[in-house]
Amino acid sequence: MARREFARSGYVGTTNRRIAEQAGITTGAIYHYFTSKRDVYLAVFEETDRIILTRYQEVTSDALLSFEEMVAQLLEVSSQMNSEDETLAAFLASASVDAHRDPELLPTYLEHDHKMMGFFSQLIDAGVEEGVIHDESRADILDAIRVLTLGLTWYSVRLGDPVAHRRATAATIQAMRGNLFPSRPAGRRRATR
Amino acid sequence: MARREFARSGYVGTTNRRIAEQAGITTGAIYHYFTSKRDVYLAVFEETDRIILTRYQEVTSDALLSFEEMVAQLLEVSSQMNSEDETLAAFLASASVDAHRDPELLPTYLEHDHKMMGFFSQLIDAGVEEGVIHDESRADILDAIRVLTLGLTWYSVRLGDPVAHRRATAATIQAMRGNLFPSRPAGRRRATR
Amino acid sequence: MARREFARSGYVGTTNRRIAEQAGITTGAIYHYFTSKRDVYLAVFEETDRIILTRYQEVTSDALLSFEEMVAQLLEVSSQMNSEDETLAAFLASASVDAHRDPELLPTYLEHDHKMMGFFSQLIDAGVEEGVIHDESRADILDAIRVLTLGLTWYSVRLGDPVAHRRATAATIQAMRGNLFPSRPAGRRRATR
Amino acid sequence: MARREFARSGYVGTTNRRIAEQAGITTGAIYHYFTSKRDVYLAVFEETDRIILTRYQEVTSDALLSFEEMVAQLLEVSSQMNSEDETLAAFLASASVDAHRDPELLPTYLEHDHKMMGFFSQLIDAGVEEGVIHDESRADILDAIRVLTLGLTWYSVRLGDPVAHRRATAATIQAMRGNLFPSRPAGRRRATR
DNA sequence: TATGAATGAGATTTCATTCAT
DNA sequence: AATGAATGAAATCTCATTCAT
Repeated sequence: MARREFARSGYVGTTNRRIAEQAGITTGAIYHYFTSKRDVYLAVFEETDRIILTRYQEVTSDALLSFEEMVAQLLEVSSQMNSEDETLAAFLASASVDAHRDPELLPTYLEHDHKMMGFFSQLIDAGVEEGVIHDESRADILDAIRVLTLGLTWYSVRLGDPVAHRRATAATIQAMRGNLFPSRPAGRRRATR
Repeated sequence: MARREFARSGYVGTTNRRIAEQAGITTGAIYHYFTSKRDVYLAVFEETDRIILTRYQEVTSDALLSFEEMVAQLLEVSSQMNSEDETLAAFLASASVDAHRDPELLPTYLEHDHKMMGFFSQLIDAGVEEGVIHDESRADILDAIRVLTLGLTWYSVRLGDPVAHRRATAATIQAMRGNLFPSRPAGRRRATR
Repeated sequence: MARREFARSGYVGTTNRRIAEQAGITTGAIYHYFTSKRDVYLAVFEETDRIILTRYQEVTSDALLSFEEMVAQLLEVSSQMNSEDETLAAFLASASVDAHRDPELLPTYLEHDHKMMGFFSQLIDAGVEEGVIHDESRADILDAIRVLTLGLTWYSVRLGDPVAHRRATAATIQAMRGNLFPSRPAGRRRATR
Repeated sequence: MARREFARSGYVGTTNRRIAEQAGITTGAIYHYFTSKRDVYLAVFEETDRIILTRYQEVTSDALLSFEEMVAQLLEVSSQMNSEDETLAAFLASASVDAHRDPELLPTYLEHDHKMMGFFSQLIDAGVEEGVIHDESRADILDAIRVLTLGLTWYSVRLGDPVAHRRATAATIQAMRGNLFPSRPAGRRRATR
């Protein structure tokens, strides 16, 4: 599949020849289905985006889940998808770089990015409503979530090993819960455990 | 400087012509100083590596710093470098992708990666010695640190704004200290709904 | 119709896809009716040739017309055809170029050219018989007619406007009659300043 | 020279390979001097335009010439250039078609066309001032001149023979003077010869 | 008859690299 | 040391043509 090639070699580094070989056709035949290499790339992107967002939507659209459960479910789903098809996360990470190197790829990427932010916002909304998140720390939390998800994505791509990824995810959750690093009381914080 | 070009356009996307233009010479002259474009890239990489690691070393080699102070200092130094020269982090992030796309670039990148791990290990050693970190959670902490630093790097590169980066860094530290997300002893969850 | 496409974009520049689209079929279907794109082109050419020559024949085969009337009729018929279907002249002009660029198109074009010369010869014959044309100026007249018809064709194609074409035709007739440019016996020029 | 190739095979039909072969270099080297094939074409066009217009300017800028002499000189110069370098007229005729087939070539062609019109206008001005041309027939004369020059150009290109071209030019001049075709008095015209 | 997927040859273009000067 | 003209390999893309269905 073209996704694997794009993830491995990037947009510029993936040649039509490779794409065609993977598909068992000639380079000319590509243009029967797509108008350009860019078109192939964007089609792959949109398919990837769709696959991932569908799974995420199943989590966030479940009104019965608490904040805690939602976070757990999203991370769980991420890990699952990673195990099922390693190219999904690899491609998206790769694409986040390629999109910023080619102006014509950027809009599609930003659209995807925007949708992802939507999930995080819904997540935070749930937390605020539930009372476990202070309203004034929304922006900070959004920042932190972005940092954590970016970090997890890149780390897992580098590791290339679902088991290690799962372990790292667990460790990160522990860190987020203040169970890993020493924590000083930052004002009105009650001691947890 | 070539670093800016490589950071912006990647290894494949940066042409010798651009490198030469930025340096105020001709493409032919490049080959008086380097044996190939790859050689230029690796030279840029090694210089970047040296600049960053020198600054980090100044922090970790100060035996008087506590774990807490060391973490703070490292993050502070990262932010400072980011403000002084935005191309450093941008190039390294870019390089982490390009290195994995071209086998001949990988060894140099892995070497750099290894050195970075050394700093984190030293950091953890200090924490264990100080008693603020449990010895058995070393691996988890190393994972978490990698996730957090990767996340911060990519987030800052995307933001492209030192002020926003600093804010995100602060938010991440808060998260790490357990001050942001709700933390509950694992297992003893109240029933939701 | 394919004629419009060939006239507009030329032989090389017109793709089978466009031909098929214009005809409301697929590219593959073209090969049920023609053996090649060249075959399509030549069929268009021959149809165009037939349409035009039929109209011309109606003029020159009318034995009752005087030289003057024949010239007027031919020009009139040219203008009429131009108004009825602008693609006829446009295609022939276009073809006169394309035929000379592709050796396999040339014979068909030359054949058409030869037929056109036949009409001009008949015209001159009528003029000589009528006594309004000197027998020894036959060659010169043939040259002049060719120049004038070529000029009118190309000018009208460029103008793309039947009304302007008609005006230019009238002006050219005036010029041919010596009513436009100053004419003086050759040799006996007055000294100019 | 590239002009010969473009004249013979047209803009689309002339390949970089042919251009390079003619120049004794490889296709890649073309791009050391030009940014695209189109750029090569336009450079050829502009050079051709310059050569021809320089020669024409020498005629029309000579204030001592009468209308009659100017016309004779322009035709003479045209014939001379045609003998010296047959590719000049051949290319311009070819270009008049190619320019209308490719929107990006058109502006340069129209600019050239506009300059040529300038010469004709100057010519007519001289005739009006001299009293040999009626002021109210300016438009008709411009039309007729355009038709005649277009016709001569295309006829000479088809003939491909400077001697025949010269003969055709002479015949056309005779026709213009009313010496060839039978002319009926069109109103106030005095009998000439 | 007709479709449309597919081919394969060839076109334009890019670019790291070389080398005479 | 440095230039910049030139190469040659490879990439993207086009298109007339074929052929299984």
